[in-house]
Amino acid sequence: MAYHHGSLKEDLLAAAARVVAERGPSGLSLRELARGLGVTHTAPRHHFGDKRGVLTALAAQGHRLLAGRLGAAGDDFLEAGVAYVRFALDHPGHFAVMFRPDLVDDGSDELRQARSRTRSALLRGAAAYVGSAMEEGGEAEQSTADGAEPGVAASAVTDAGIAKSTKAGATDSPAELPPFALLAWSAAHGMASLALSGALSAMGMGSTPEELTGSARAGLQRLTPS
Amino acid sequence: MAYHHGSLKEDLLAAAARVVAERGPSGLSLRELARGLGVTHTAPRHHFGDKRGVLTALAAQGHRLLAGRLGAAGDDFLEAGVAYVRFALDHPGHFAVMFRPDLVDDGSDELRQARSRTRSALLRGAAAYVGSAMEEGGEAEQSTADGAEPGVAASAVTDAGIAKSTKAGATDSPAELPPFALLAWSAAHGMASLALSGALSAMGMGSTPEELTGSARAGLQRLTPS
DNA sequence: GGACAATCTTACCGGCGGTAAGTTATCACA
DNA sequence: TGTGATAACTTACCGCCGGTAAGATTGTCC
Repeated sequence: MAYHHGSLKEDLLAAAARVVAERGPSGLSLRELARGLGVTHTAPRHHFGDKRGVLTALAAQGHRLLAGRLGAAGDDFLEAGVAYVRFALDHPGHFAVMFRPDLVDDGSDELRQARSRTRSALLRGAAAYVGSAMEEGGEAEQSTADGAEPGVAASAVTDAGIAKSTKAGATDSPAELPPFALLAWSAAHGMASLALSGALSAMGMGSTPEELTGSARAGLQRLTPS
Repeated sequence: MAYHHGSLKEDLLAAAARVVAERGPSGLSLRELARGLGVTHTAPRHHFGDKRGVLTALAAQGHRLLAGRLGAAGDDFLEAGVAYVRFALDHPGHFAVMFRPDLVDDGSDELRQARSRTRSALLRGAAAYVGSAMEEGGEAEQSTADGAEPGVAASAVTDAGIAKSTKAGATDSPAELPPFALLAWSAAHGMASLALSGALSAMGMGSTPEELTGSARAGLQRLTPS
């Protein structure tokens, strides 16, 4: 048993993902995590600072993974939605923190960059669907490895060049999803959330991956022009 | 300062709703709650058992409120969706626990009954939208007061009589929302969740009540047959 | 006025997140 | 080769939390 663990950071993150998937972000105990890896409870501090830091890293990792999947769906709006739901079911631990700014260090550069990728992928899908999407130039990206699952090209989406039409010349004019696209994102997000939280089961509705992706496909189809 | 507080249970619930709205379910401290009301930290135990009990009561109260609002929307599918989002924005503390079976005592009769009302309201909306919805007979209701906000008739929805078409004669055959209705529910739920968690702002998208209800209306419209 | 139940208190436990200060291994560089 | 800076981890401590056990106070009902 070496004094240096060797891959503590990665192991902590992986263990955290597992625990969060099972018991939620609030069920995560840094001490328990550390115990499980045979180190004392202050060891994680060196790598992540505090609990918030662990969740932040988890969220960032999740965004890189999700962006990769959405990118793989290309311009197929419907498949992107299905991929979103599938991702949530495949990586519930990551998903549980990715859209929870309250649990996370919003100032983290790593997170901001990773989140920007997801954002671009979402906007790209919407832009491909209709011709009328807007886009900003902000938040430069940086391909820092570790993202993208095997078999999924990172495909750093270059999201420049789409019409930008914000009134006042504010520095960070937020791009807007057209309402239907926001609804589609919401639908995928809500379906995944309801399923993962067990709410669907509690309401007496089926929530197997097959049923869900099926419903997502069938429902999103309705948002697609004939 | 009387030995008996008088309305400790109600006050605890109200305070809990406030705290959960601000800091989430995991940010709720029974001790802090008790301190705020001038009682010791074991006083809540008598009324709610434990923290889970408080959240359970909160969820049940929320379901009664939501069912009331959905009922007020009547058979208007679109307005029910908008009402769902509005409810979440109006009662973020309740909403945060209502669809989180992991945080709650699922065996609670009060919760089961209250949740059944929401479920009926959702199914009713879907059934009204198309003629092809299914319904079960389970979970009797009981109008135990405290629900329904001022100005909203409780309207204990009698949800019998719709076609029931489940194969095996299992005792509790779950009714299914048609896929598009599940998607619509998911959309309303997802939009509310994303907005409340701050994810929309974090993604650089607007999330004022007006923008949200507007997007919900515009998006749901697309799910409505011309 | 006396039994009884409801309500609230004091006292205690282990676990958690977090901080401060010290120890040990590794690595860059003379 | 060795030595000094630095990264990685430990020990010791703090206050807060949720939860339990046992006791005190109050209201109710006969």
